[in-house]
Amino acid sequence: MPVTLKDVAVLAGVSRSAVSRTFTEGASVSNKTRAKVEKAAAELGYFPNALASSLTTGRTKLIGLISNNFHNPLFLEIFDLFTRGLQDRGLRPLLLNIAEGDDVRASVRLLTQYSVDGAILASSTLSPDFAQAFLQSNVPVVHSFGRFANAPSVHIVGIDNRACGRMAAETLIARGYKHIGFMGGPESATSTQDRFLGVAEVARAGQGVKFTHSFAEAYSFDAGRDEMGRLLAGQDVADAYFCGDDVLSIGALSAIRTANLSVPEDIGIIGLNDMEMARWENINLTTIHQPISQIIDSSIDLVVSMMDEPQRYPEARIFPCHIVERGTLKRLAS
Amino acid sequence: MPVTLKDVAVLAGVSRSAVSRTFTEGASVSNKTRAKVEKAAAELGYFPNALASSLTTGRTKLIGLISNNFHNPLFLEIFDLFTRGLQDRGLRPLLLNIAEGDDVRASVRLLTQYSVDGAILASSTLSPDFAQAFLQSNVPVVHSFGRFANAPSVHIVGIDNRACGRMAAETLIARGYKHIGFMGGPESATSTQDRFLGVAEVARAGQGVKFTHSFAEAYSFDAGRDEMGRLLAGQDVADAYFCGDDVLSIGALSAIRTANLSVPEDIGIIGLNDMEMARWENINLTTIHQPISQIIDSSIDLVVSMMDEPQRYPEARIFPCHIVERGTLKRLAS
DNA sequence: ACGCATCATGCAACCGGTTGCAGAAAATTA
DNA sequence: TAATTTTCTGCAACCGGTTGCATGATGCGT
Repeated sequence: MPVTLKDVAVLAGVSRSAVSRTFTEGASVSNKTRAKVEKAAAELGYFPNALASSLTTGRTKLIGLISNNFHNPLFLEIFDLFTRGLQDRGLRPLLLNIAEGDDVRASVRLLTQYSVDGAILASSTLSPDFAQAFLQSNVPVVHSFGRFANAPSVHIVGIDNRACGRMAAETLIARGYKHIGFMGGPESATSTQDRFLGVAEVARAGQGVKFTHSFAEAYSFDAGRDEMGRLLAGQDVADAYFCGDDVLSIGALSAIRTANLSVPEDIGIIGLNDMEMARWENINLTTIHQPISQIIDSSIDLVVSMMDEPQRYPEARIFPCHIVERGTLKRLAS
Repeated sequence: MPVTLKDVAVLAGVSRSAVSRTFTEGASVSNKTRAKVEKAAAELGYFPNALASSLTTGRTKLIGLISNNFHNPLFLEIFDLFTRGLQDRGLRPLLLNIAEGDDVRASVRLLTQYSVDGAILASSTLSPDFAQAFLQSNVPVVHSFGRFANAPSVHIVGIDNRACGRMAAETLIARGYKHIGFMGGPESATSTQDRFLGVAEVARAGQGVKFTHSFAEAYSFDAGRDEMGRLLAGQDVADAYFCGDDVLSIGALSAIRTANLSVPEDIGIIGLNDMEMARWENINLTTIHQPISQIIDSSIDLVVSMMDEPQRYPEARIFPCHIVERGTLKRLAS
């Protein structure tokens, strides 16, 4: 049913090669035949089949976009940027939604079966096994929002979570908070672990500063609300919390308001990500900005350059974060 | 580099056909050769190339998932359900992010170049031209969250927006509101138009009921907040508003609280969708539940059955909605 | 107008699979 | 055991393109 190369060749009265070449950048065709072919193609509504050509060229322009994070509104922003960024470069995102406990090998198999030109892991909570598995099957892979390491075995683009933890602790101490708490995301996530290390390092070194911590079950509103509810019901409530991320923070804020406490008077909250919702007036969250747009652009550029240079030496691209001042932390006493 | 059918055939000492057949459901192969092939395949780590086989079978198992809605958190839930639903049925979502003013034909071309087996339009704000364009190029297409019509030319799965509008108005009238307002989404969206027709119909027929309306620029928090800000600054504020959707409602709530008015005492709000955020305690939005999970399941089933039956007569699958009572509307005076 | 370099074109093989067909092997029946 | 049916198997053509190579056409210089 669909119109093929051959149909165009027949109508234009040229060989199939001629048709192929007029649709191939930089191939040698005379203006005369090109015109004939283009006329015939337009008449028939022909466009080359990307999959068929991939067979010989080895390029599908398909990029696997893999995530397990479909409950954090931040990821809608992330998917938006990724899909637009890929499309702008003529690439197509093949989306893979990984659920808890999914087999790593099955995912890799799936993407290799569709011969994707590359894969992007968009998650800070995905097991490092995933990246390793892709690496072993020679699919160019970059792990966006992955763990910063001095000697990464796979390309990483993201932030220094540990530095963010330190920044959060320093900020809280500077504001005069004496008992600072870390309410992390899932303990198994490397991002959580690193953020914890960062806050703990600074908070424990602080003069007359007390430090406590706990972990929520996921990076989600419900998990944040539940964990903060538990904390508030306990004995040892902190003056201010660094929450694992913004959506956790928003859950925590909900629990705090439900308990009839006020923010930032009774309890201060600082989040991480600076997602769109953080600036909604009824949330107005003080948070650490993560430059997702740069991270995503850089990830795409990296995966593109790996397509031409598969053995490229793995690098970690780390972007700086900064505090965004809003309403959930006491002001600097100055 | 990647291992092919031929490699397996050589190692197993059989013909390429034999290998192909062992990987084809229901093909005729003896247990003996199947065993030989499977052993060789396992040894080499072989899996058939889905794209190459699509060339002869005409099936790619690729489904275009098309949306223009990457700023409404509801769509993260929607993408989650779509991707999981497709994956469960062995299909792969090829995501297409349509921006304002993008060329319809370019989108169609893109998906036909990748010979997708079908396409799902997930949006209530996409121009109907899109569906028409897919239809004309013989790609099975279903429009999820599309406009209900008695004689649709393309498959529609969604809700009866007009009925929802009526339901909202009836609810507001029953609660004793005397001036009811409709704060719609973008006026160009068919969903907005229909919701408007519904509320207007009932509200204008109400005894002693006043009805006013206006439209926000988009289905987004900012648009809702801005539009409600404008309304509150004007002369003719309603007692209760039916907002175009939940995220608009949340924006509106923000504006109302900023103006130091209280909900539901000063102003009532009812949304539409029942997105996850609507049940967050600090939002607690009374809203009309749209059964997205059923809509999505049904959409996928429909596109799958169209793959086998391309000329299937277009149908509209409409799912009922219901009110979810939370905290942004006065209770029934009973 | 002639010789030569350059460009354009078609042929045919190939990418990684699938499948109709005919003959071989195995299973069934008598 | 022979005849007959059924199940397997390999060959070769095909899906929709691309590309190296040899040949033919064109343009250039003189």
